[in-house]
Amino acid sequence: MKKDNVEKMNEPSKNKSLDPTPVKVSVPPSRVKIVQALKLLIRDKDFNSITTAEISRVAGVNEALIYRHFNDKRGLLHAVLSEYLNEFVSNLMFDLKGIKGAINKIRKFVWASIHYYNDDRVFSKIQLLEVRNFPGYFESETYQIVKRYAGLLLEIIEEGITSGSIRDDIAPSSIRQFILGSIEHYCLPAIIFGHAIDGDVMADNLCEILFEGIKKKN
Amino acid sequence: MKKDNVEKMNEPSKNKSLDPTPVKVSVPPSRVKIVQALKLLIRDKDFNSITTAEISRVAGVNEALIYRHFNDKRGLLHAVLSEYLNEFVSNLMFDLKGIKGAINKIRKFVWASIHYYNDDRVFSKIQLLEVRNFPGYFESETYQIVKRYAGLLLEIIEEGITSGSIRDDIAPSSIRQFILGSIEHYCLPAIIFGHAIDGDVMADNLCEILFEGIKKKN
DNA sequence: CTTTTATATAAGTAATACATACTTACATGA
DNA sequence: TCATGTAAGTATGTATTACTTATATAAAAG
Repeated sequence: MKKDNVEKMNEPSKNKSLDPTPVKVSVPPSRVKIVQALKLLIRDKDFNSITTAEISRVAGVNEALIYRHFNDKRGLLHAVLSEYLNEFVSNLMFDLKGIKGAINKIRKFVWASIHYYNDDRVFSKIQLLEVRNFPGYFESETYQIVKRYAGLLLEIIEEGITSGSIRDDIAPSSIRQFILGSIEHYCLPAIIFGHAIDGDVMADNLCEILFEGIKKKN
Repeated sequence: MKKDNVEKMNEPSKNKSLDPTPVKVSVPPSRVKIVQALKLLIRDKDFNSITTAEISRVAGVNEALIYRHFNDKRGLLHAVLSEYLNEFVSNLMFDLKGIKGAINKIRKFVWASIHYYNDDRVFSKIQLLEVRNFPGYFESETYQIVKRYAGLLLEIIEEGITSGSIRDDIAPSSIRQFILGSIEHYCLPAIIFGHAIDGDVMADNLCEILFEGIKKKN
């Protein structure tokens, strides 16, 4: 009954005055341990092959806590993805602020997306390989963040059409799907086979094709 | 012990003389029943939520036969996908035969791919959503067929670069990823949300962007 | 007629995701 | 100082899962 009170003191109540948010909800240590355990495990295994017993063992917490904090195994996956997505989309929105012109904005959008996929393979694995097969995902909170991301691109395309820099004979949503698809497929082999890639070159290539097409110019 | 001998007679050994292939390996009726059961179930559920008990129940065969014929549950999925892929790639290779010029071939390639994804949603669901998350897939026989499909496109692109109809300042493999990605992402929303789409329009749009880019021409 | 081989089945098993009942820690307010 | 409410954590249990094994049958082969 007294051997475990050492571990409980490693997270003192220091989040009072220095926090940017005034009322910080204290996140339980077990919760962050579980999240980190999944992030670690998903590096080399697919989500389905990872067991809840394994997650709790690596996290060093009781298995039932997964269900306390995340309701079910899939909820944990979605929570992890949400974290990534929120950071990514927030940064992207900020990065786009100073840029003028739809074409330039799209270039930035492509560049940032490729780099984010490339820099964090755990994020890309979850986003591109592990959530879409589960129908419930598209009713989840997490998917709403993806819609914000896709909506961002759609607005830029519409702006470009209005200002005359983007062709108006193809539906904006089609152009968007086109761009999102090529971004993802550009990164996919590297993610699946664990290659290192040069995000700058990839973004340049992709934008070249996107803005000029693949036909040889005369 | 005698109530089930009725079902056993519904597949007589008629595949002897009329077959195009001289030596046709007789496929056991239970095998095709299992395949059909999975095809039926995967229409509304993700592969993971489908149980082997469910498959065998719908197929009307014993559960152990899944393992006799396909080794494991994933093997069944791969076998089903292989069937589709073989048919698709064979047809595609045939369809490309009469066409001259890399650009025209790519147009056909895009058109055929979109239509195949669109016409059989079971195939597209498996191919785009259910196999890639499993690492073992990329060592499977099934994936080799996909490589033939992707190799086909790569050859066309290289032919186009050699003949001067496709730009030579971007790696062929990059162009290929670009095209494959846009094809898939074009179809993805329809597959996920069950929309009906117009494959002709989609192929036209995609080729337009592909060959001319999204910038407005002056 | 016997042996072999492929097809089928019933009855398991270990492991899985998840549930339940319970305890401990801690904050708040009288 | 005590009572109360709430969140964090745990031990143990359970139905279901993918997969296995031993055995039966029926047709083909010898």
